[in-house]
Amino acid sequence: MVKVKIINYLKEVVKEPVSIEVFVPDNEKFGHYSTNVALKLAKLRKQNSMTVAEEIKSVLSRVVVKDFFKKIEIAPPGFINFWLSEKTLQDKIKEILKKEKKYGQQLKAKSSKLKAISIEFISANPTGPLTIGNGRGGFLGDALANILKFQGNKVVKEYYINDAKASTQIRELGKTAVGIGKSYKTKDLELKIKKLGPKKAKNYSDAGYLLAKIIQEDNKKFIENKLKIKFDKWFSEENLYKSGAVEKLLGELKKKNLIYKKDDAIWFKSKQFGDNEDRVLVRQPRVAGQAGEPTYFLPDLAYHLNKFKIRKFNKVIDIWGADHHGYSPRLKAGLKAFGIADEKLKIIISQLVRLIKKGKETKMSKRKGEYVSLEELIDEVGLDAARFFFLMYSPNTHMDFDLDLAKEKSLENPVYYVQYAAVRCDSILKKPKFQSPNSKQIPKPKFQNLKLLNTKEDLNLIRMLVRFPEIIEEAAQNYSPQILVRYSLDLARQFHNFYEKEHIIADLRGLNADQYRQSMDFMFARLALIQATLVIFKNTFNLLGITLPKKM
RNA sequence: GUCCCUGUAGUUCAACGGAUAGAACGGCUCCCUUCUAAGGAGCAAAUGAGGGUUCGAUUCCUUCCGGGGAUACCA
Repeated sequence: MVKVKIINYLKEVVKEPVSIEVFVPDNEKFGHYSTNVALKLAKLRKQNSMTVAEEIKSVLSRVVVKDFFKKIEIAPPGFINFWLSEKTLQDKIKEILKKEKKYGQQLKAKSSKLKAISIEFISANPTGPLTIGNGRGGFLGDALANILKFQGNKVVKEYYINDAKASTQIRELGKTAVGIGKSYKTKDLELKIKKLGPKKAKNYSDAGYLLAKIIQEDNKKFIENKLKIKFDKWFSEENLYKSGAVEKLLGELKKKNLIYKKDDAIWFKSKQFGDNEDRVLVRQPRVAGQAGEPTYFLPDLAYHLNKFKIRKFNKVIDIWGADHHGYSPRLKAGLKAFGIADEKLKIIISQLVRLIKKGKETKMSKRKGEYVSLEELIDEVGLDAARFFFLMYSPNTHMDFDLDLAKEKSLENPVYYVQYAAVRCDSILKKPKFQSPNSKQIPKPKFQNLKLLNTKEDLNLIRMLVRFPEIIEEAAQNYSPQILVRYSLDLARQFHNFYEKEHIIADLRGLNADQYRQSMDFMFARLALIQATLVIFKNTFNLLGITLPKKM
């Protein structure tokens, strides 16, 4: 990685304990890469920052491999700016084409145990179809899992099915199933109830459980076939009861003296572990004399303990909708009671999506059945567009999804812009002219010609390609797939720009032998560049989970 | 009340504390004898308000004014 290389060079020069940051400046006149380390050092040493920068620069030139940089400049108030040499850039094409799918991948040392990460997302209630909010979290989780895997982590994607018979929502669903529920029934739900048939369930909870199973099966099919998201693990809440994990947890908490009884309910002393108040684990019995039912919290804590203690994940990521954020101190308190550090659980909150229809907000209401389901959305705008659109924005964004716009302007969607760039690469490479007479294959690039790639457009495009591994790392570290999406747009722009100005196919007619050879060499060099660009597009698309169309 | 997000061009969104705040859509000009114009070049257009920290603040702290969400023995 170019950036890492620069950082390492700086580390040889700067011995003080300052964090060395290298970044790509917005403006090209400040270099291909830049560092502010002199500014930080100046503060530490209480010296003039320009003097420090000057000093670092002069020592650096002794450390750096010859021809790695084209030039190094210092700029007020003390930035050090780097320009990569043409050779450094050209050589990268070779690396990209050699590594192909593996370019940008972090290969962890085999000996070191792989970091196992659990990432849980969607986990929609099995009481109805998936919402648009589920989609946002779903795409986010899926892309993030891909990125973390690419970074050399072992990743398990999982889905928690909230199907506990003991839960209120399942009992309510059961009431609906037998026709006494007061909740609104969509046509879809009516059909499912019919499918359930006249099977005599013992009670509402059982009826609800059976109906939830049917709904869940449909949701699963939808997720796998339409969202194209493959989970590694489907984890049932009800199983935590059946296996005795819930009961066992209650026993352990009792042993630790962390629960008490109040108002006939059982409470967890979560306040001891940083929560605002203590929380109920087992409700007051609905019928006097009977046992109370656990709240969602108890099995969920058992579930997370299962991830940490039984399956021994080093890191657990949960993706939740914003409406659940208040729940996190409670869960973290519960984990802390078992000695699990805060930073082991990363909760990503994705903000709610506002649906705009005809300029007005459409409230998503399950009860009234007024909401637009994720399925409808995908049917209207397509999977690639939907994925790209959701992934484009930071999870913190309270995004507005304009349905009319998404529908009408689907061709204006940025995903097409990016896909079009990749398709252009692909179609150039498939031009018959490039195929050697007796082969359908794209000719192997000739690396010795790469030095011919020296126009401004060539080099700008290569510079963008070279950033790919850096972008992946940044996206992984910040759990932010949107960084990769933004990059894909930048890359596409750079490519379209290149395409407009530079020709790849040479006109070979009427050339003498020398000219012919020159043109061919040049063409092969450009061909290699296009191949490398396509490699980066493909890698990006794979991580984001969008397709590369054959043609557009 | 308390807690979590959030306030940036007309609109939807970017910007590890960095240099001249970026895109896209919309608006206005140009560019198809050239590998797909689903493209390219250009113009106009923005940090809610006030303090503070810093060489440097959209970013951090603070007050105020907006918007969304949470404050359940729902999940």
